[in-house]
Amino acid sequence: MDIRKVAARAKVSTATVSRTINRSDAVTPATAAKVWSAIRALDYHPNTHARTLSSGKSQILGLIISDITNPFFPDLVKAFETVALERHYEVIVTNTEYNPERTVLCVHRLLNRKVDGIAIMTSEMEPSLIEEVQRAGVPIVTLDTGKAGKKFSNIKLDYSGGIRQAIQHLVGLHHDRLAFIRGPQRLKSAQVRYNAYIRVAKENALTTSSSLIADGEHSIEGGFTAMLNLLPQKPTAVLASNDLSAIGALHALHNKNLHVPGDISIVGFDDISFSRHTQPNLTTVRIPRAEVARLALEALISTSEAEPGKEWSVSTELVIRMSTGPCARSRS
Amino acid sequence: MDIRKVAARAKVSTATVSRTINRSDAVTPATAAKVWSAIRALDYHPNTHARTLSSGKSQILGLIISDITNPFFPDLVKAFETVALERHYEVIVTNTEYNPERTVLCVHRLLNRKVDGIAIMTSEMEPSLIEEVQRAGVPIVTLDTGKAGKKFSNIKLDYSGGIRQAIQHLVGLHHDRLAFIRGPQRLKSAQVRYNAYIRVAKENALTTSSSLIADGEHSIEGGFTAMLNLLPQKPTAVLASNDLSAIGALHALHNKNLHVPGDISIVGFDDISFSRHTQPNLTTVRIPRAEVARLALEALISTSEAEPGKEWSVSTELVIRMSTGPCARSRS
DNA sequence: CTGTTAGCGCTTTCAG
DNA sequence: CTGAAAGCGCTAACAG
Repeated sequence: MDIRKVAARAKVSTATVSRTINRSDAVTPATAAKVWSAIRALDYHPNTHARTLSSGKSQILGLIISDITNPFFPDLVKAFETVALERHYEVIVTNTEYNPERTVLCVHRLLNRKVDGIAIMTSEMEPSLIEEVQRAGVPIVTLDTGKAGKKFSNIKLDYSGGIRQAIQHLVGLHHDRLAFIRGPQRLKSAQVRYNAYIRVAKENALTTSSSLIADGEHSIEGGFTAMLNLLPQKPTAVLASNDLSAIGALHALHNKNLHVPGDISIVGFDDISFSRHTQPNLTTVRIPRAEVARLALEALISTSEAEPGKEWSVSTELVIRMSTGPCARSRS
Repeated sequence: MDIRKVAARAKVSTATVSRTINRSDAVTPATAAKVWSAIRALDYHPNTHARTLSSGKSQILGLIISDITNPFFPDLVKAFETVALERHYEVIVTNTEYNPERTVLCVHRLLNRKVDGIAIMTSEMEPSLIEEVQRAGVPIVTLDTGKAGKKFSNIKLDYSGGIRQAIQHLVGLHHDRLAFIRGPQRLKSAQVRYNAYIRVAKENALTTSSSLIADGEHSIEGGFTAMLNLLPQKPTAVLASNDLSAIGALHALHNKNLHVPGDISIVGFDDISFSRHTQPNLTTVRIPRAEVARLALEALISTSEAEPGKEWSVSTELVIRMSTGPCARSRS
């Protein structure tokens, strides 16, 4: 079942069938109709590989993430796929597992597959890799990495803004001893958040003493331990670098019979779907992942030879739920 | 940069290059060495589409799941991809969103891409679709759907066994009023669990009065409401059709100031990663998703023209954590 | 063991 | 507006 059979049945050339399928306007409605009915009669489906081989475009997009089991990613992936599907693109998702070597491998595999674009949604990414993709002439979009350039778009997340929203919320509730649970500093996404915390805390004349900073490894267990370590410092509120560590902190406080937000307030970061189901529900800074996905896809398929990549900016949103309240100390 | 350039540089024919790449043993180590060095010198990467076109095999596997944002799936997907990567396969994941029409679309897209196999890890699946894939000659593996046949393997999950483990655990703790939170009965996976509960409860001479059965929609919110509805019936323990609804039940009890497992025991199903982090940690029936993924992949790539698909069986494992304890009533 | 050659199924000039 | 024909890059007989 190939294009020739269709051509034969419709009594036209294969070229005409091809044009019809690709909706070229250089085909008379009448002939197009003949072709379509032949296509339907034979239940013909074009061979995508032959198509790719001869046209050079695969209609496949690559999506590189760190780890699908990290609750940050499923929403992103789902949104990306949904939009891609609408645009008739297939998606190949690959996990780097935060491993640079594996990242290189992922990119090469995608390049071999002649993908029409690569979205790199992990910040652990060597600049040299980006260059390689650019050399291959494949559009690329990244999250917080480098400056947009030829066929290279970048989506900037406003972490500082998010941290600022969180801190101002807390300051508004009269908190004055604010602790921070960091993520792994080998990860850029964690560094950026930490730096933002330092900067904004200082802006607000809050102490950023190192005793108020603990490492939470961006995990529930890590957040749990970090909170325990922070407790002797008597913070009135804790800001966590991501929701998982905030959830760990919540557990630690629960175990110590401390009440949230009565005794201490907690703010997370990311707004993973679970954060609306913690006890109490977590106040957190939302990263609009569906929007990021949509922008990434848009950036990829709108990148043409002519215009260079763009720099997009996405802002966060503070979601106030039940884990924050007035400062206990100031009330007393 | 194509195979011809490599052939030219290595002073051999393109056929030899092809053979070398495909590790045919019909190539002298000496010539192979020449070829490899040419390949390296030119940084040559074979065009996968040309390869697919001429060989008929794409080295791509399709993985169909219901919804990547359902915490059941990420582990499964990750394991599948990891194993696929080892075997040099690419994976295209598609979400059906529990929608039969969309499922048909997913399958067609995969078929168009000439995938070398399709793993359908959602039970919402019309038998006619399976037949279609079989007609296309593409290996297929499903989860709890139909009987294995030509190029068609099936992985059976022992839900009854899992439910039995849970119920016997509870009976061993002297529970005698066991409630069940069902999943949406339009989903086969939920029906199967419900039926197993009915059967095994009867085996154990437990009442299965409809007042002890509530609908939890397989979600946290649903589990919450279901638990509230169940409360007047004074169950001593509750078995939920999945972990999400068990977590909802946990929240409801917390809200009502009831202690788990002091006042009531809760058992979930699936063992999603979050269930080890609830308060208290959830006792649940684990579905070994990584093993399922591994088997699925194995089934797909071992399916040859010669031997028919196989029927695999995977058993569950009861993970006893902190949400179950001796029956309060029998203690008093 | 290696080379020649005919496709795989489609797109895309180039003519007409 | 439509057709003929030349590839796209690789694999797999078939010879030798």
